[in-house]
Amino acid sequence: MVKTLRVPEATVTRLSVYSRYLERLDRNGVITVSSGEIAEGVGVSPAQVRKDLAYFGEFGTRGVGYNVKDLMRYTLKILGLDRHWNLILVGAGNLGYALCTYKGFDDRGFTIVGVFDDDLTKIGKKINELDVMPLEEIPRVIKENNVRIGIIAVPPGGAQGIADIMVANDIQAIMNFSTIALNVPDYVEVRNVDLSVKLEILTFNLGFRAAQNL
Amino acid sequence: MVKTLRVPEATVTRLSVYSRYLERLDRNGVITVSSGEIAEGVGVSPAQVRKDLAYFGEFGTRGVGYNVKDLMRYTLKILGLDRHWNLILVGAGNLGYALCTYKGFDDRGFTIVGVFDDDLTKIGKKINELDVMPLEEIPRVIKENNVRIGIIAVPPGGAQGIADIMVANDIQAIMNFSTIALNVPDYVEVRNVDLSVKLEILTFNLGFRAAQNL
DNA sequence: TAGATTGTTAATCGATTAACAATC
DNA sequence: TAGATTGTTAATCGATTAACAATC
Repeated sequence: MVKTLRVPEATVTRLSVYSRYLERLDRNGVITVSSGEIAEGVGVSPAQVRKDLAYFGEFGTRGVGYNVKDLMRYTLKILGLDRHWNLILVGAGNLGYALCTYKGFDDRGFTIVGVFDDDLTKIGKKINELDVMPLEEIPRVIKENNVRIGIIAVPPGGAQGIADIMVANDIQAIMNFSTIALNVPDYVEVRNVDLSVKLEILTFNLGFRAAQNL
Repeated sequence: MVKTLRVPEATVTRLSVYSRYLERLDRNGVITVSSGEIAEGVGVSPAQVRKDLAYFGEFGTRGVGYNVKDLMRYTLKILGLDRHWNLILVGAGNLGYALCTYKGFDDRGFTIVGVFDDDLTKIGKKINELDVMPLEEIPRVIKENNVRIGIIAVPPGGAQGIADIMVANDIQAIMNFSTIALNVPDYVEVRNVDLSVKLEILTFNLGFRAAQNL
């Protein structure tokens, strides 16, 4: 029986950050790194780093630290980034365009293989080497490219309908940039990226600080 | 003495989501809503909704629920959204362009009043009605528009330098789209928006599920 | 060996959930 | 009044931090 340890989502998030930091160290030719140095570099505590890694195994050497290249590979593997992922994107507005051309996705092995929109004025336009396609093409593109992850970057009103299409075509994970909560079956993973929310945490904090200065 | 209750960041995040849901209810003419209905609408538990609101006061009526318009206004006020916020944005790439034209900011009272880039080929270009300006203009624009929040949407290499300029010009909060950890004084609030991280939570989960199906 | 740093356990801290008295 | 729903307390759950034995 596999020991079924639940990994906190915060740990996964930090793992992603660690892995990117390790890539940077590796590019700079660094061979060995300690939990303290990683912690310093990404802004968490050393104990946190060790605890996070401990969910997945023992990757370091006591008294020495971690081999940068090895730990980089391990963390990438844990995140599922030892392979390529094809994505589809629905919504060819400015945000969709930015996502299509976002270098950060490429760097991590994500490739957007289809862009879709229901706006006739957008269909046929080119983004990178991709033609914006009508929604009817979604099933074909998903099948042909073995796509499991979809990105929704449409206005709130259209988001649920797009989610429904994705679910009907076996998409298993959705990154949702729209500001409404999607209704999908339990087996479909959804993560919302609400660009305003983070700004509003900032304004909340600025307001609270102002209140304290009264 | 003010009771100094620490509000969890998760609560602030949900408050932002509640407020947007309440705006939607209000637009639809809904007068009263219960914690259970809000919970249903945004995907949390009713107790969570009540607990979150309890940090800030008593907004409901027992046996009845909450007045939609009132609660909407309260939540917006708590978030600091009962006023207008001017922002500057550094980085006029595709992501910067998308952020400049992002309707979601506008809807919540955020206005980008200056866009900056150090790339000479971008300076002078127009985004909406804004000219992309050189970095030297940052101090002037911040002062003239009473800007307290900056957005960084530049490649990793340039991000720290931009943060330094922002800090030197009294920016108090930074929304960071670059993938490196910024070094800023404690009094400056930073929130990172890493677009890849959320995708990697998805691939992590897909991988784990696959492992369990073995 | 002495010094350094991991991996892990126990203690602490904080957030969520459940339950229910208050009250409309 | 009876039914509904809040506000709040207590119980639970989970994540972070501290400490240290193991060990290179």
